[in-house]
Amino acid sequence: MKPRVVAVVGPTATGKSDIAVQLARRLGGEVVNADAMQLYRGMDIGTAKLPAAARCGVRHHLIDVLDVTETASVAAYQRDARRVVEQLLTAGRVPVLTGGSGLYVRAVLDELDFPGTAPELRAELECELAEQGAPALHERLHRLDPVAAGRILPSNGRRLVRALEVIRITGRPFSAALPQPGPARYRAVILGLDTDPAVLDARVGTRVDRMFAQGLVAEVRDLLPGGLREGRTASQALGYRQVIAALDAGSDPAAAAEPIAAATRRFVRKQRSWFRRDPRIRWLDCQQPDLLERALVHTRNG
RNA sequence: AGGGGUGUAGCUCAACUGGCAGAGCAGCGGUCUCCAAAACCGCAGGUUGCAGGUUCAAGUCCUGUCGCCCCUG
Repeated sequence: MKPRVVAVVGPTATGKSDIAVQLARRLGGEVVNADAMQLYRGMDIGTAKLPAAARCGVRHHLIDVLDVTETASVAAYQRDARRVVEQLLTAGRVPVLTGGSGLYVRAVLDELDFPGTAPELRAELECELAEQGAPALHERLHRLDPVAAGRILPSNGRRLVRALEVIRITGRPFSAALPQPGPARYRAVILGLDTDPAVLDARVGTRVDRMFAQGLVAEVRDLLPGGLREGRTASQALGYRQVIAALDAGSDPAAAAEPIAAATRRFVRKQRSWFRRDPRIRWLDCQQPDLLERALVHTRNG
């Protein structure tokens, strides 16, 4: 039986994008991006988007859909991604959900409902955070919702703001916690790519060098007039953040390569710790020569 | 060779006139319901170059020694 949805997850630089294209070709599918930063138009080199030629004619969805000035939203992504997935399923195509943003993948495949947002209210709370500090917000949260306060550390301003925002707009406690991974939506088969950490670290290094060779600095310069620096999400992207900092400091942006590689290695570890606790993932070593065949076996048994 | 400086965690550096060797970064681990390539938390890490001496007590003072840096010949 044909799998409903195939997901490809795992740390960066494991070759998810390539294998996703191959899987889509073999299964008659299309790629649905699950990478928060590849949503942005113009951020190509630094986010390692697959160039058109490497996509082998496979259609890619949810890439290049945001302007760098727009703040990313998991809720909006969830809505869009599910719509695309369902359209593909209706058309008899296999959606290949691919990306390294763990929360985004779960937003599509798990039963997560994100309470709405109120920008003015949030801005107000952020002001209070800046003025009063996180512990003050934590005290307030503790009065309104002791359960949520117990789950959020007094130092985590960002999550405190969100909790207070949700309580205010829903009038209900924000005791939401990530659910234990249950059966995946769309009966998805989730494949995880990873390999020996030392090998991946080395790969990260060469990948960063390649980004500079391909013109990462020029890409950043081109995006600045369009508001990259002001983009709340986009300006924080690995590579972009460091190049912007170097340009602003008047130092040689090429010197940012090492900090970028270090930050990327750290990111790889964070991605591992996120994905490793999801028991649904079937892990594959991305260095194996018959990777595609192994992946296909899982999609058939799924 | 002489003069000056310096040596402390993997790296960069703290430690007032001697008084329990610390921090940032890197490392390892964890949390995660709308900025997630984000935000936050925990842990580990040391014979203070080496050998002596003074002292109740030495990273700190003294002697010697080794390495590195600067200046002068």
